[in-house]
Amino acid sequence: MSTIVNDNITPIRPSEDNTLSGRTTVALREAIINGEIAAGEKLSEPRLAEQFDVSRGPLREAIRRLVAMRLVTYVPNQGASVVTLDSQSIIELYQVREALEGQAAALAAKNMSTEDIGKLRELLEVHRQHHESHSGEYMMAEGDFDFHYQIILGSGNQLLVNQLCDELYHLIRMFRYQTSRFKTRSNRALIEHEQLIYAIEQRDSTMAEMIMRHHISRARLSIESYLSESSQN
Amino acid sequence: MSTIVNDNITPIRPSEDNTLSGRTTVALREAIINGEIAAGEKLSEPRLAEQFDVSRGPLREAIRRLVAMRLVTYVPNQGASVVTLDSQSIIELYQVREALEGQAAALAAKNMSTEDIGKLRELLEVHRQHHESHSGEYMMAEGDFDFHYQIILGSGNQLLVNQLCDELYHLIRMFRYQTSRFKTRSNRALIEHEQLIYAIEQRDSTMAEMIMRHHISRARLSIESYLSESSQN
DNA sequence: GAATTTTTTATTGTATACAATAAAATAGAA
DNA sequence: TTCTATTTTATTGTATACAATAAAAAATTC
Repeated sequence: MSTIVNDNITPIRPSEDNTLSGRTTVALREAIINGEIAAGEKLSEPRLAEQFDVSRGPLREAIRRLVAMRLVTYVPNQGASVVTLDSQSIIELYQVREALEGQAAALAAKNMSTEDIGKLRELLEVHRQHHESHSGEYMMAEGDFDFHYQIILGSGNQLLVNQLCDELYHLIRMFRYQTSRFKTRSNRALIEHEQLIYAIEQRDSTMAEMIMRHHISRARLSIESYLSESSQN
Repeated sequence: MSTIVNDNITPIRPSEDNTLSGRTTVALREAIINGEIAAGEKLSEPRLAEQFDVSRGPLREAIRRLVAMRLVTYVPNQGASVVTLDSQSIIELYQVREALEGQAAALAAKNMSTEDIGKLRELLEVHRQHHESHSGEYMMAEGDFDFHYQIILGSGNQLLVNQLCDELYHLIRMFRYQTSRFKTRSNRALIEHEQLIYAIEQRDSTMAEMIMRHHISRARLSIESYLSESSQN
């Protein structure tokens, strides 16, 4: 009954199209994110076309879509390469996240249905229980992911959703994959998520934005200090 | 001498590549922005290919790039159409601008060289004089544009620059073109720009962000009220 | 006559072939 | 030997041709 009205909050994610080009995009994207194709590696069209068993047309299209997602850089007449996430670009990514997800949290506080806020709280409880029983850390990276994802969807701003969920989040996934050794300070993340839900429940958009920005800002700072310690890169 | 060091502030914008595909992208983009191809219109590949005197390959590629810029929507097996900027999507656009340009202003306060801040002030003076002598309004839209552009570049965050200058700003241009009748409340814009420069000169990133967000937020609100008055759309 | 099905047409998706550019390798000169 | 210049090779850019899907038109059924 009310599930129809609810559709604007958890919209059907535009399920990747079923064309060869679309499927190749997903395959190539995942290969890049999980490191099968290494950072910085050149994307040779003939080689990849054979590897994915498609002609160069769909493959080129896939590459161009990944360029739009910033997973791939491209120079005319020279071709495409997998991005190299140096410390500078990671910091930049988190600065943009802070701005966009802060805005998302503010809008979520205004626009999220009470029903969806309830679901968000359930999600948090699942994460909390998992943390207690499994002594933390493991699933938390993905858990953090889900949580942020739902809030972004809850903003009701489709442009924001596209920018974050369809584009930048793949970059974040790639970074996470490369640095899976990262401790996800899950205790504190849970507390901050709790605070965030409370602010949203109170419909306090200013507070929600502050908490979210603080949450992401702290993550950025911990990454910065980590990257400067292991002062490679 | 010091001009070389300065390059990170006003980076050479990635001059559009000189391939057929790149030139077609620019041509198609401008045709869409200035309304030669109307909002909502279907982009027929065979027709446009003939019109721009290229084969379908480069044209398809141009379309895909414009999809990434959000000037064009695309449904698999059905083709591409020019976006229709309804009031909802314009509001969403300004909400995203507020977040991103707010962050840009904060970063500019931290990172902009004193030299570039000086140039920014010169730019403001040109606008002010133009406003006084020509009794306002005319060049201000473009002036506002330049000003924001320089601040975004001054942030030193390349991701932010790409997102705003290479993508969203074309959407804004399109919207401006469609509603050129808009009064650009130039008096107040000048004052707010003045405040913004002052905050940046003081290296007060918090204040710079607040002013920028307020500046854009006001623009959004004035657009919202305008759009609800002429309650078409 | 309206609605549904079938057929036709056109458009998008994909593959192949050729042209233009850049990278690599070789040959030559200092 | 090292640097430069030339040739070769390979890759990217573009055009054309065919296949698959969707839209439009025509025919059939109720």
